[in-house]
This record gives sequence, structure tokens and C-alpha cells, in this order.
Amino acid sequence: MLKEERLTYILNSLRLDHKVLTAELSGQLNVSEDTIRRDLKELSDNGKIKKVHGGAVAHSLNPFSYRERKVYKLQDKITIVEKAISLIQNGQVIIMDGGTTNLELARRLPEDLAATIFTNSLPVAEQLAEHPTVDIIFAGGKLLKSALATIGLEVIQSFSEIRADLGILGTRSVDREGGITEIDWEEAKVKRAIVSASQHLISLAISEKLDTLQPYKVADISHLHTLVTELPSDSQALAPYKELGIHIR
Amino acid sequence: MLKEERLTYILNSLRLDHKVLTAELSGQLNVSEDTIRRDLKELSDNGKIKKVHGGAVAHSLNPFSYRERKVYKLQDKITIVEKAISLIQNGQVIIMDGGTTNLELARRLPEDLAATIFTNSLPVAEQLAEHPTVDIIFAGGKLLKSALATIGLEVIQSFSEIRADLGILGTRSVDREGGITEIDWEEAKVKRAIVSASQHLISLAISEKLDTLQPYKVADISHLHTLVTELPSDSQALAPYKELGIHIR
DNA sequence: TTTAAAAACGCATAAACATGCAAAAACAAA
DNA sequence: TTTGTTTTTGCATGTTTATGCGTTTTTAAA
Repeated sequence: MLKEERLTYILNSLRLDHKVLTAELSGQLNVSEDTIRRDLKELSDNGKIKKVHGGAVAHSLNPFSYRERKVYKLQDKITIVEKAISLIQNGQVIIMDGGTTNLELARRLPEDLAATIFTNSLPVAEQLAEHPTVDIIFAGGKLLKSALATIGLEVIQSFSEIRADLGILGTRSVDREGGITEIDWEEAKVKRAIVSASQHLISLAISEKLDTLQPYKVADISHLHTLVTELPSDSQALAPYKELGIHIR
Repeated sequence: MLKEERLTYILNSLRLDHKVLTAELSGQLNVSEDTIRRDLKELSDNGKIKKVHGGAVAHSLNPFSYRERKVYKLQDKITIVEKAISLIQNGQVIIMDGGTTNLELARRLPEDLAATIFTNSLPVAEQLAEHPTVDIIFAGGKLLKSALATIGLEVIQSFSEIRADLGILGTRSVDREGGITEIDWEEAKVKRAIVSASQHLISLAISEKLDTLQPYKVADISHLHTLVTELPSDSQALAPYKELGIHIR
């Protein structure tokens, strides 16, 4: 294996997992830890990564992703995202909003996927821009700084003009009675637009969001077609949703 | 076997595998490793491949390589940006597009500025999102991945509905005869929309862009109200523009 | 503070490399 | 054809690079 390939491998792992461990890489690549250390040093010297004790973390040159807030329950979210990816087919038109789970989805989309993706999330759009084949349509509007997403009438109108195959919602709360609910009124309105524009609605939610409620309603539970969590599909917590006819992944 | 055939063979292997090994090629092509090395050197000199210790890799192997670019002439751009900031007043409605200079402007806006800023550039919007008081309106549309900016009819329409106090253009080329010109047709169209939506048009351009031309016209020089470069305002290079009645900063 | 893991450093070595040179081949012109 | 020139190639030479292994130093967590 060429050194160059190792460096690429490291950068790629870093892109997917946000961090790499020297010991782990040494095992995966069958070279000594010293070599890995030298690789990391080189990448670090070139400003590509940030070397830390034990490995390295992403240090994107992109000024935006500087906010390197740790992603809460990243492992669970990765599990969810991998299930969600299996639901996406080539050629589909997809609407997705923001949130860390959806961002992770954007990051991990298969290289060879061809799709058209509508979004109102700046980070998601930026992540998708690195994908070679997906077409990205950004819904314009007033930017909500805290969410780095556009909101308002214009966004809603944009989405209302689409008939999307898939709507993928990062979800704050799901409840069998209260349906999908959100904490921000404006965001809830945007999500509502996504719901009505999507033929098939997928909710990505870590399990702790199940059976919780927020003040603003996005959609009745009957609108939800597929629920993706990190739990195995036969988990007890998911049984009530299954009974409602919702597909569980 | 002709040398040309070998080179073709190498390029083809590289296309398939993204890498070639000197030793391997030497065996496959029945020539010495030295010859292969010379072949690789030639292809590398012509920019076709990237030569590395042990063989060569395709340029695309490194996924992040295209992001590497440091900001060209950053110091000059900071000078420009500081002058440009002095032209902005509280409460104004501003349209700005993308480019490194405009991104730098977004980064350095005074903390206490209150303004409404329309943009079609993802990085600019993200940067502005860190500002406490400006309102950001993002113009939606199809995302041009290379520029990380939206383009197309929708963007143009968004801008056409505005009457902005200030239009701030990052500028590829300015010429007293040819006006403001751009290298990308779609981007040029968007800039044209900015021009006609702005009551006062400001062009930010490092001096080396003066008196140069690109294929697509954005605006006649008569539409330009203020030209900001890193040069002192009494510089010889700016005199012709001054004569045309353009404000120089 | 103690301590185990990680990193840095120096060193050794084998593989890959650049360079100069000469032989062979291809080519051009007389 | 003959002769002179250029290109291509392989080989011998010394040089550089990549890597692993001890040893010492630093780090971070208990």
C-alpha cells in the first residue's frame, strides 16, 4: 500500500468519524504506530487535520465547520443514518431539513448515488456540495442563525411546489398520540411543508426522542411512513409504532 | 511496445485503480523500473498524474485537495475589506455575492452593524450567521458546487424583487472599456441581477484585476459607483476610472 | 504525585529514487 | 545505402525516502 493511500484513508476516516486513533489506524493499515504518527504529523503540517494526543481530529479549513461541537450520541446517529441510506434509491427527489442527524446523513451518502436533494439547511447543503453526483436545490429565505437554516414563507412556498419522493426529517419529538412535534414555531412550519410535499415521510430519531412532546405540531403520526431509530426493529419501545402501521427500520 | 502505448496503459490503469506501482508496471510491461519511473515522471510533468514514492496516484485520490487553496493575496483583500466597511451604513439593505473577498468582508463586519444582507453564497451566509445583529436572507436556487453559491432563475428572481441600498460585488475583472466581466455564465447572470437591484454598486477588486477582461459581461462600467482596491486612491492605475466619475476608495 | 500510555528522537536498513553513462534503436539527411 | 543525430532504454552509482525498533521524554488520567 502506498503512503499516499494511507493518507487518503486517514482523511476519509476522519471525514466520516470526526476522529481517528493512532492505535486503531495502525491495526487497520498494518503499519506501526510510528508510521501512523508520521502520517498524522505530515497531514497536520499541511493543515489538513488537527493532531491530538492519541490520534487526530478533523480541522476543516472551511471556516464554518470550525464549530466543532461534539455531536451528541454520534454513534447512535451513525447507526440511524446507515439504516436511512438503505431507504434511498437512485434518481429520487428528496427533501431534507437540518439537524445533526441529517447532516451526518449528508456526509455519508454513497458516492455513486444520483439524486436531487432540496434542503433549507446551510450545513447540509455545504456537506452535499462535496458529493460528486447529487443535485442540490437550496430553499431561500430568512436565515435563522441558531439553526443555520432558512425559514419563512419563501421556504414553505419553495417546498410546496415540489412533489418529492422522500422527505427526511430530523426529529425533535415523536409520540404516538401527539405525532411529530417541534420546539420552534418557524421550524415547525417549515417541517410541515416538507411533510405535505413528500410522498414518503421518514423520521430519523434517536430512541430517547420517542414518546416525547414539544409545543408545536408538525404532523399527525398517521403521516409518518417510516421511523428510523438506532434500536433493533423488534425492540419493545417500537412496538406501539409498528401497530400503527409505521415501517420500522 | 511503443512508449506511447505504455503511457496509455499507465493512464488507463490509473483510471481503473486510482493508483499504480512502479514495480508492478515494470513486470506487466516488461521494461525496467527505471523506464517506468521516467514514464511516470513525464506524465507527472504534464500534470496527468501525481507521482508518489512507489508509483503514482490519480489526482482525484485525495478528496480534500481542492479545498487546500489558501486565500490568495489575503493582506490586500483585508485592506480592501476595511475600506469597504467604511462605506456601509447602519440600517442599509445590502446584496453581496460570494468570493474570498466578500467572505472576508462578512467576517470583518463591525459587531454593532445592523443591516439586512441578501446573499447567494453559502460561505458568506454561514459567516454572517455569526454576526449578532445582521439579518440574513439567503437566495434559494440550484447550488453550484464549485462556487458554493446558488444560481439560476430563482436567485435572479429573488434579487429582482429587492431594492437594495448597496450591492457589493466580488469582482473577477474590471475594465474601463469592457466593464465588469465574469468567467462563468451563470454567475454572471446572477451578478447582473445584483447590479440592477442595487442603488449603489460597489466593486471589490484587487488591483491585478483592473484592466482585465472575462468572457461574460456583468455590467457596463457606467453602472459602477464605487471601486475599492488595495491601492491608495491617488494611484496612477486608478486615474482612468476616476475620470469616468467612479468613486475610488 | 504516580503511572501507564503516547509521542518524540535517534538509528538502522531496505526499498525506491535520481543521475550519468553507454549501448541500442529509431530517425533524418545526404 | 551511409552517416550523423536524437530518442529510448538498461545499468551502475550514490542519494533519498519510508519504515520499524529501542530509548527517552511528554502527556493525561487516576
